[in-house]
Amino acid sequence: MAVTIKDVADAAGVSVATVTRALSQPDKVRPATRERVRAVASDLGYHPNRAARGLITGRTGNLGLIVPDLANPFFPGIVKGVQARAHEADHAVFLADTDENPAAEAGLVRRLAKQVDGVVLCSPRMPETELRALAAEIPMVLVYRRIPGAPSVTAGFLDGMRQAVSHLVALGHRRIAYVAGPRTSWANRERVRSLRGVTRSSAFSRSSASAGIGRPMNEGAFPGIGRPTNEGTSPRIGRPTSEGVSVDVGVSTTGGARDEVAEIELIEMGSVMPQFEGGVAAADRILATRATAVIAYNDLVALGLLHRFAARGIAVPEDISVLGFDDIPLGAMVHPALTTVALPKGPAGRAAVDLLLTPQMVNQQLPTQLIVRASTGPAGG
Amino acid sequence: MAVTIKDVADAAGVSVATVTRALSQPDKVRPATRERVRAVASDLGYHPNRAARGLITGRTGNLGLIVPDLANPFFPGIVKGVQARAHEADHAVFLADTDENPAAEAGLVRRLAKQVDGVVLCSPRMPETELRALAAEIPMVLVYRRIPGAPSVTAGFLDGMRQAVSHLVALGHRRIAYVAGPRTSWANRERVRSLRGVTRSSAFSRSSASAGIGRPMNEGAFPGIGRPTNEGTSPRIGRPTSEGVSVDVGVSTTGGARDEVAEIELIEMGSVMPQFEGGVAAADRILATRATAVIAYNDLVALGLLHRFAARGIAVPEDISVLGFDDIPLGAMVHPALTTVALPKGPAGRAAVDLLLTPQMVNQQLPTQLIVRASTGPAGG
DNA sequence: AATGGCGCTGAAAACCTTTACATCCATGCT
DNA sequence: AGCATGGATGTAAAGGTTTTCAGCGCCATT
Repeated sequence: MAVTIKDVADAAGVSVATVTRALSQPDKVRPATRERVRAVASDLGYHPNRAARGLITGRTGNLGLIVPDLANPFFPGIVKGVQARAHEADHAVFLADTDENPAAEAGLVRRLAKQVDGVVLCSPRMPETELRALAAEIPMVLVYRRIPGAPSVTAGFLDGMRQAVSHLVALGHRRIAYVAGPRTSWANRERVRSLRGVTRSSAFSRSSASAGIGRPMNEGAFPGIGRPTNEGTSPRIGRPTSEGVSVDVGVSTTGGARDEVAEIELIEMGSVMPQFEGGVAAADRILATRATAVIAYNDLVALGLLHRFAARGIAVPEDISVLGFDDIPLGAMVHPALTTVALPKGPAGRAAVDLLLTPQMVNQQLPTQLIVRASTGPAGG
Repeated sequence: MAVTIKDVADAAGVSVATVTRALSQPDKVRPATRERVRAVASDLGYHPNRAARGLITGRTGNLGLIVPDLANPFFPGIVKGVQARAHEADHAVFLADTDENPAAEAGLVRRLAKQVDGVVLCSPRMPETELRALAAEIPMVLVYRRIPGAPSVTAGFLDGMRQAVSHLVALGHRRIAYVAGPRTSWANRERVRSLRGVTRSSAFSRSSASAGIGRPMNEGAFPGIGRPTNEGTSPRIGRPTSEGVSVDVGVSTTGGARDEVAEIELIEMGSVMPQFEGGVAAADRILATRATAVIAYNDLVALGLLHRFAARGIAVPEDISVLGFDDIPLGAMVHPALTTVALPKGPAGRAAVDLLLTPQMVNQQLPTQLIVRASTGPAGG
């Protein structure tokens, strides 16, 4: 059937041990013999049987990759990165899709675990405790999620958010809404945190040449909601506790303004599904807040906003500016093209594989980049 | 380390042979023993080592899946279908992406071949001779490509095209352009063939309540090109032979019209890359043909057309109707939402796996479905 | 000249499972 | 009662590789 190591050994007139050494530990065999063996091997088209090798070495040369939803255009980029790097390292990759079902994740990982040397887990939705247990069981690296006890690769959300807000502020926007993603999403929590950080940080104040600190939101628009409590590091006043229903809530971020040239009013919308439909559903509520700019949890949601705005005859960016996150290919295809904070995808995948191949308990943070296209423009344009 | 079959055997007080039989050939062992063994096995959390099993049985329980470009939103749907069915059958799937490089396909297949029981090859771009050789080497099923000698699953392009043209004709369109995909694409060839078939078939004539046969195209628009040769079954007059440069060419399909109520003038555009950019690039040329409707090779190209039309202030569908192929999710997100011929994706993937698991040399043809959305409207609207 | 050491190679064990074959026992038949 | 039959279980080989250990020849050292 297939050519085995014995065939090569016989043809080369050596033992199987010499063949395996000639191929995998070149320095342990005399150059003349080595070359002869190698010539014969490639001549016969010999490739080691990976199952047999795995049996003895305990390693498979395979990687597992788990994503929440391949249909979400954010993930294919990561998958391609993982694949490219894995192939370079002569590893094949198993792909599994959890269909956005957090309960399926752990099972899938454990199932794959026996056939791979490690798995990269993309944006896992499962609770942290469970995740940590899993990380202790088998080698794995997280992408776009960070927990203690597992290596991970993420991106500079804070910096990305800073670029985004800077951009909007520079265009004159002072009333900015944020459409939140799922509560269970680590990325969403990070974005919210970044957003709050940015609107308080002095770095931002400098970069935008203006202080970015709020005041109680427009009382007329939301009477009775959004009472400011000017204390604590995390001014999460009036944040809706029930999820899904998502009452619109105005949140004023307070802090020591360096100067009062500009004030940003931050409006957090309740969470939506991180998909197109979520954006469509949120669009009208956004309009009701009279925000002049909106930052969406991700591009898909932003696209939903764009769609609904177009349907209602709201001009983007003249009437309202829209900014997304991720930089999925579609963003450049729609009209107007979407301004977005680009998150590394291919590089993230590659980095994850590197971390798997040469294990080290680190969090690798990749850069983000604001991409200005047509969906953002001057306030009150 | 991991629990082996021997551990189970010892714990259950039987031999390893009995354990393996109890688990995989239940009827070959006494019920009492069988249950005892099974209890112990699940107690210890025993799972057979797949490498060892593969070594002896020659089968791996794995499938390979190769797609041209995961970033093309058409493919994730297929991938998900393959995965779902494979998991049901307790198979894991290796995914590989060729990055639209036809030369990489064969190598990838051969590489995967040794680790899988079979591979499903999605829209392969490689030449048929090479493909046939490959099919002889290892079990594989083709998706969206059909050759003699390999099982495949495709879709009813002819029927889909008939629905599409019927729809446009019913809306009053008589001058329809087709933007072709890559010459190497089987799907493109099929679509062209279907298009020609439809505009000639009496079935279509009936379904559209009008005959659909052309005449030489407008001389003014394309002086000197498109000379009609009214012979042969395949009237491919003036088809550009150089690929890529793609001179616009008018092709008139001739044939015996049943009645002269309606005539369709078919305009074939040179091939473009099957991506967004291809559509953008083709848009202006389409306009120059003064076609009232355009059928794009696929949705991505259609989206490119839409994009460029929007930029030029051409209203869709008022000024021109646009119809795509595939039904990718984005199609529903853009404005106006894209009318398209939906091709089965998940079902195609599932069918492919079935064909791999229970080999049979057939071509399975899945149904297509026209999805009318907002990008098509009455001619001369 | 003998010994130690070193570089190179070969023999064989080990990895874990499946399966062909052997063994054993009980049952039923003659 | 003895033997054939057949069902249940055990034994051992096989599958292809890596790795440990031993062996062999040769050079350098004493």
